[in-house]
Amino acid sequence: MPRHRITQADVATIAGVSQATVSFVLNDSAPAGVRISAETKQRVLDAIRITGYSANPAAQRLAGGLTQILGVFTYESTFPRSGRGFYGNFLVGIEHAAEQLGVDILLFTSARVVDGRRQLTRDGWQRLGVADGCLLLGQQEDRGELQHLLDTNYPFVFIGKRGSDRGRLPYVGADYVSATTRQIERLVALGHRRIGYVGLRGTDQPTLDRIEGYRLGMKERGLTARFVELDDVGATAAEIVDQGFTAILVAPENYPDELVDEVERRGTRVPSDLSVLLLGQPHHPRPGGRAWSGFSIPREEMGARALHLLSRLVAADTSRAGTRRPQPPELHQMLACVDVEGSTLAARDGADHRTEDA
Amino acid sequence: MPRHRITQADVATIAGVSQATVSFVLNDSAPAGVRISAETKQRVLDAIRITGYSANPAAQRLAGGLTQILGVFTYESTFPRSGRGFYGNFLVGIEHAAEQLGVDILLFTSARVVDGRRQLTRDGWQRLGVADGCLLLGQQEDRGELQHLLDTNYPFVFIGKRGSDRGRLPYVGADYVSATTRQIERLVALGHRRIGYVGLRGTDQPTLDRIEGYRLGMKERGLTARFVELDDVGATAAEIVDQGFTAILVAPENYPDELVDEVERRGTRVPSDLSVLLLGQPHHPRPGGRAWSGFSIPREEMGARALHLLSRLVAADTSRAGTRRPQPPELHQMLACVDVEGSTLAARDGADHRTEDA
DNA sequence: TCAATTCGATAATGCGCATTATTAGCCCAC
DNA sequence: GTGGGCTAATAATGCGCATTATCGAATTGA
Repeated sequence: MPRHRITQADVATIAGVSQATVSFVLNDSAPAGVRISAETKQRVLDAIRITGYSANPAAQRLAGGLTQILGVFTYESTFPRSGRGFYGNFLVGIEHAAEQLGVDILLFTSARVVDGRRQLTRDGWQRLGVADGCLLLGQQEDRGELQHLLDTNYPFVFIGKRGSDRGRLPYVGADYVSATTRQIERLVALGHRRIGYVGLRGTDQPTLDRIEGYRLGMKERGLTARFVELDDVGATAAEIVDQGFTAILVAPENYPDELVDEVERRGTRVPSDLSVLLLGQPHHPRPGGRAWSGFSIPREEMGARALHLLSRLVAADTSRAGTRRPQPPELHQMLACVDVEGSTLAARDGADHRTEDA
Repeated sequence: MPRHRITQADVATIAGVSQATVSFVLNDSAPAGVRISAETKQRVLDAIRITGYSANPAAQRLAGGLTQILGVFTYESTFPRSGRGFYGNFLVGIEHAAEQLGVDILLFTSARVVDGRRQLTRDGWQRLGVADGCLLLGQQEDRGELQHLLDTNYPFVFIGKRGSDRGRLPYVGADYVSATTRQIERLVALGHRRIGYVGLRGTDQPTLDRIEGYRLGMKERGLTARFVELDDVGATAAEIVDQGFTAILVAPENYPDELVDEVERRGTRVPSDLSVLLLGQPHHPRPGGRAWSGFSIPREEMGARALHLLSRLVAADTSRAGTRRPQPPELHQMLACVDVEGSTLAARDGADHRTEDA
């Protein structure tokens, strides 16, 4: 019952000073005209040590300070889809950055999931407040919610490029376009000409960018872009074999393991007959599965950079009018993807494939 | 400058009522003797909708409520060691449980890392307060810190069995002992007799339990326990081959991939000549690496169960003396590990191995 | 010697909310 | 017509901290 957390007032009593004095000592601040003697300061510090006092963050926050907590909100619930693989790597980077910055990370897991996506509204809003700012990840953002964020001037940063609302939404993204183009360079350098793109067309930014990168890369080399877009893995595999590709680019969400299994069942060996480049890390890596060639998204770095950006936004946001505002941070950051060696890329064997038409 | 979050007072003004009334409507509570008419209630709700009001959690917490935030503190920094693999799976379970419970998760990433482990003291304490309770994971707990936790009656739960301080420390652990014993049953059933244990002896609970399980299992079958404990992978492999084991149990932190590579380089095939059972998931899984047989720790479930337990502790902790206390939760929970099929286990081929002496 | 200044601190206030105590009006019974 | 009970709300308080305004005593300066 008498569980009463020790407060500054308690410390003050023990040290024989006022609560305000304790606060001053703790914050090591001397608001114009306030002086604390070394001796008094020591007494307060002793009292703090003896009592094991620790500040109540809620009170700190309420009294106008920052919580040193940064939030992470994921639109898609982590579970139905890709287990942890997807957000996990971002989180690693985020945690790392958090450690550097000396802040805590609040995962907004409480927002109810509706139609497979978390709602930032209602309950969601209530919770955001504890954090000084928030990282947003996931594709399914909602216009209304975004508008509200902007209206309230709440600091936030997206992980993943945002096409809409140019310039207003801060984000840290991965450069899918040039990474995809680069894969074509790799293939061409190994003698490939007939290069297909396998994947469903979505309206999500990564997909759009991959396709743009593919188009661009093929065009630059004077090659013809060919898309394979089917639901069924078997049918897709058949189509790939039919088309006589010597190499394909595959989006990672398209079950590349199953796909290649099917292709190989049809007598086409990977990579000797067909090189397969994965446009990102596999979503559902199999235990003991393939080592994919292609590129990987620098998720950890993205997470880290995003948190740093957010931190700067928070700082900029709270800097008083009087103080010299720090240089406004760069709102949009694009990170390069890194090529992955893997074992699904080989030189074109040259002989028995359909000649390229371009 | 005038960024002024909307407060209950604002809402009250708009609705033409008092702040208290807004609070009552929001909490849907009618503290003995307080009545709100349906009409008034509606006006308040309208005002809330119009303004987009959301409560300030810091204020809520300060005013005596719970934040619905549960903390997660990891002693070892995630990075130097095993990347994310280690804590990640726990986190998945924790998140899942958090979703069910409708709480947010606070990762205490701010505590400075000293000698490779996070300090819960000083800064650490300051931060704990926002959360209603806290999950602790990692081996390197500090006695003093624990004592403080107990003293302050702050709700917490360990992930991982705790041997010390019997009975006082709530935890959710994995049953390494019987899982290890069970592996021996598996091996014996396949004709193995000469079964070695490979791994450094540590004083951490998992290691102690694995060794106990091994001893127990071998004893039950009347077999002789043999330990291989070397730093060098090559030397360890040589020793394994020398000893003529037909099967070994390997702790996952002992680089099983490298070990088996070395063993096979010496002409011993896995699993035909030597079965290898991993006592837990690999710490550093190789891309395209082996599918290990053995058992796996139900990390996700552990995380989930731990959070549920914590949640109950928090509830028990804050239930008023007047209200009927709920049944006190079971402070110690041991979860069974699940056997993994994998591809490193085979029946003993029977012929050319040293006969077992037992 | 007396005002002016500096030193060393305290009292008071407010952050936004939950909660307790209090009030104001009204209807009914005696 | 007056006290009791009911309805429908408001006023007031405190949570623990940061911050601002204020104050008393000691030390100067002339």
